[in-house]
Amino acid sequence: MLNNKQAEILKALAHPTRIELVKLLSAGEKCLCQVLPLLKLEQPIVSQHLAVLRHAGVVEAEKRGLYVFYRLKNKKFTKIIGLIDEILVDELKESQKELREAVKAR
Amino acid sequence: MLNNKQAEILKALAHPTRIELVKLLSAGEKCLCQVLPLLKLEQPIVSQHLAVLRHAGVVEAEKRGLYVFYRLKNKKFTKIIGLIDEILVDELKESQKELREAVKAR
DNA sequence: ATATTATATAATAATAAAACTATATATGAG
DNA sequence: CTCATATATAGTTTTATTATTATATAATAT
Repeated sequence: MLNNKQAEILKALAHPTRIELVKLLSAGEKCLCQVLPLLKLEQPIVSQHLAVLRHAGVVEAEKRGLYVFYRLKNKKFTKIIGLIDEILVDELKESQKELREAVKAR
Repeated sequence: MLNNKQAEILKALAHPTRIELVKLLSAGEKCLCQVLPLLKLEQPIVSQHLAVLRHAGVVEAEKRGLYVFYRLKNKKFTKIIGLIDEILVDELKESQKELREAVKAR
């Protein structure tokens, strides 16, 4: 069907923990052991979420010694998450504007 | 939790039909009756998908006479879908490059 | 070889999303 | 008022995600 691959990518991004992982990896590659203490979640859960991102082609993994380092495969993923954040800011501004106008109209 | 609202938006976008709806509405508002023949899906299914987009704040609806017109609430949704398409193009280019290099190395 | 640490995977149970079908509502026409 | 048309919603079944727990693998150190 149309847009199937697009939906796969968006589905991979569409989870609070995985969004946080993309944000963390936007600053550069990190191993699981580095993101683990930041997320305060169980190790298997974070491994699973990284696996979802890996299967969707959002991140790639490289094993170096005991550690597995993850990095974003495309900077555009950072852009997408940034746009989502911006949209929420826009919504906030919009609802503030409406509030102000409601007060003025009183 | 962190990134919950971001995930809600991405989840709303993460479906082939809803991606198509965003693409169609990127050209300007349309009523359900206009997108219906383009999608070749049952009316209740398209109504449901539009409801998902509406609840997530991706689109807004306006009833005019018998018709309900839908429009994107933010142009950034168009940008996001555009970036996803670009990422798929990037992936294609990358795999073509790898193929060429594999042939050359033979 | 054994133990330790980092990470991945498998199995299960709980929860959420999807499609499908039937039905409801609302507007305008006759 | 009754009918036709556009759209929305409810109920149900199917399917997909998620968290949880337990276990496996792989690299290094002793």
